[in-house]
Amino acid sequence: MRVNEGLSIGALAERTGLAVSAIRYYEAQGLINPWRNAGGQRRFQRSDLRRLSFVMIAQQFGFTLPQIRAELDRLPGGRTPTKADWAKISGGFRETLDQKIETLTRLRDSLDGCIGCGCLSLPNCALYNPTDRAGEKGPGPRYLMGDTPKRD
Amino acid sequence: MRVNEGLSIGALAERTGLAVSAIRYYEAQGLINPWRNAGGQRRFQRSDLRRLSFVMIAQQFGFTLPQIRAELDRLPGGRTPTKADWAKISGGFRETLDQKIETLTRLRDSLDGCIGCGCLSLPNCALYNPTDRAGEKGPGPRYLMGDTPKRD
DNA sequence: CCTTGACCTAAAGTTAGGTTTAGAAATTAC
DNA sequence: GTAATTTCTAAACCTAACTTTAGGTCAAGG
Repeated sequence: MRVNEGLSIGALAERTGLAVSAIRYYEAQGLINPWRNAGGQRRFQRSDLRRLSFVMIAQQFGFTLPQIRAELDRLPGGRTPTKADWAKISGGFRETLDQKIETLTRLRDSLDGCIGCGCLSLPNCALYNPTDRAGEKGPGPRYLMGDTPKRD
Repeated sequence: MRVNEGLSIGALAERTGLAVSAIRYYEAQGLINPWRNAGGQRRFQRSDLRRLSFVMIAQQFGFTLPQIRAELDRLPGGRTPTKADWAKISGGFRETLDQKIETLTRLRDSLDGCIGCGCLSLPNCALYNPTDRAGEKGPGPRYLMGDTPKRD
């Protein structure tokens, strides 16, 4: 294989640890855009290794593929992304991660205060309406841990 | 509806905010065990409200239904669970949550140090092999962010 | 040249966690 | 007593993120 012919899908799979089928799936989802060689086989740039690695990391952070695609679409189109380009788009992760951590921490502390102590009494419990799930399904808040606000 | 006849599935749905179909699904998964009235309709204990609330909270923490079922199976069989019973099984959550928070925090800090600074150089990056995903898919570690440990 | 392995496409299958649908029976409301 | 709800079961459908399968093509080694 000569220089500048690009990487085959198998080489990319071996380097990233992804399955070949996963890489094809990511192409179908618009996460990578390989070109084709004379025989119709996919050929990838070396920077696609980094692109796929970014996908893998972002998935561990709980991002969906469309969300990841949106981030990747912010990379420059005409040239190979630089370190600064990557640093820029990973900055958006930082905020999302901070939020996830904060939410989990709040829930954990609520658990300590509410279930952990055995009080189990809503609505003055912090687990009441803990996330944005409330309102998703019809009117009215969703009461947790088995008590309604008005005594019955 | 007289006392001690139990709650209908609709009443349970209204109280918890869950869909009726979801409650039936949870029964199929063994998370709750209602009895049937003369006409074959499900009837629930009041403590099932708390049981379902526990399910909802646990899901927000990222537990799967089988995992939640395993926790619920630790509740006493013959009697209505007490506050102490709930406090006991929620204690298991505490550890898992602590771990999740720690993992996320570590990943966030790694992101700062590795991508955030633009170094992008593995294998001395903390995002290298960041979770237990490594080893899942065949031999060898999975290298992230596009570099292999040996220079090529 | 021939074989083997890598690659191709399209479509179907998989898992989790449910929802929707259809037709029938039970319950409640008036 | 009748109408309107609610509930019942079984089976099909849904999304996300892939994998598997089937049937064929391309590329590399001897």
